[in-house]
Amino acid sequence: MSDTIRVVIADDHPVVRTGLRGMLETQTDIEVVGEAENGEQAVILASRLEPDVVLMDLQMPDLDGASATEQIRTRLSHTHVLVLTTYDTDADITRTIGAGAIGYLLKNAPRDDLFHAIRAASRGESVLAPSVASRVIARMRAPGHTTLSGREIEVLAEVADGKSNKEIAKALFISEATVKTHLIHIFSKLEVDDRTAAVTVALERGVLRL
Amino acid sequence: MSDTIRVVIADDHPVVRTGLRGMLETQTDIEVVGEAENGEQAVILASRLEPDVVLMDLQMPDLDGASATEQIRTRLSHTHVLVLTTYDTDADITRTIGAGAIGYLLKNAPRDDLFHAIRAASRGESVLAPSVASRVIARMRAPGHTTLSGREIEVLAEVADGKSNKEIAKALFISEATVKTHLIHIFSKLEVDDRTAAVTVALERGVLRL
DNA sequence: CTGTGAATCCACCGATCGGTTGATGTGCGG
DNA sequence: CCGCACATCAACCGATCGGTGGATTCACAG
Repeated sequence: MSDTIRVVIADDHPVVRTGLRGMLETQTDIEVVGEAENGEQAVILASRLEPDVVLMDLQMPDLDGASATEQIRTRLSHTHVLVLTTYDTDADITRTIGAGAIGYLLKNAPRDDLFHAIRAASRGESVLAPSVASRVIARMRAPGHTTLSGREIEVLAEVADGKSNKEIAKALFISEATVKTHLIHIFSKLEVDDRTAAVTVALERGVLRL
Repeated sequence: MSDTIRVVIADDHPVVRTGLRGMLETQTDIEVVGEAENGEQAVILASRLEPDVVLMDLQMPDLDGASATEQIRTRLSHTHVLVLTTYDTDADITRTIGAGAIGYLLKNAPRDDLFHAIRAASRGESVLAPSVASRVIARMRAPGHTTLSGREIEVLAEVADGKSNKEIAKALFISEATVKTHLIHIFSKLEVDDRTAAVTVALERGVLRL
């Protein structure tokens, strides 16, 4: 069964797909069996080809990498998803690990690291880039206090758009009082004391995206 | 003289370098003569090899793409720099064009666009990605109104830190009234009507940095 | 079953913010 | 020399925000 490791590449940049294919072709035990340029294609391809490993970018059109990872993991137990992206923000990491990714590598990783990671992923072993690993550990050390609830993130996103509490209330179909309650919780979790600082901190930590 | 177009690749991601090299090798009139993984190396390599075109990424360690572009342009009049990056923020575009880049492409560009751009760049012709071109035109159309004054940017940076007008006044050694005046100007220039939206818009446009 | 956390809501208050109007000085370019 | 943009300040007002102190529902885990 472990003849060659069958890999599907999912990345919206043609350059990156070509680069990965070129690198992986140098390895005799790794075979690229398909390429997807968005999350949707990745899910379809993975379902059809049932590869050992999917190399998944995160920022992609149509369906982002995290969602695609989730769908693949629920459909195919054999296929492992190895995230390969540019950024190591907290939000990206937690989302993708939560979605069932087995590893998280950065695109500036040396080629040998990439090969090792693919082989490990094919065996069901976890691989994290060093910077990612340290973030995960830091996350474990800190209690659950730094994580905003889903609703809180929604509220904060509206705040980032510059909306007033009243507008946010209207947009989210809740009362203005509730918006304020959420905001106070957000402030204390983010250790700030006004909405503007909350937005920048959330942006820094990758909780929000522009 | 126009035997083959000699190209140097400058990108910190091994994957991208491999991908570009793989793509360019399929073209008989283009030859990759060197690879740099940061801005410093790019400048040194370009000086030594005097290529026709440098494919330049922007976010790189040690020396960023814009600065490297500037140094190359001041040293070598023959070598044209073609920026190839992921983002099309206003700040990046203006910086690199100002630094002397002849073109600005995005990494998700189709391969043929890339080939055309390299050939055009080697002839000294400008090439802009469609999204970039429209931004440049929009920039031209709008008078000087989109540019914040130095003082206004300072104020906005304090706002982004979550400071109150009073704190900003103290930090910048001006009165609170002045802070408010600056803010009103900022709001109208950025076409928003509160401080939080001003921060996110400024971040989007690259006026501010995290 | 009970407790905890998330999400929802209400009322109140003081502080701050956003916007207006109007004014002064300075430096640069036509 | 005159105008314009920039930077500075003042006083004012209504709207909004931040914070407090509650309260209810619901789901989920212990």
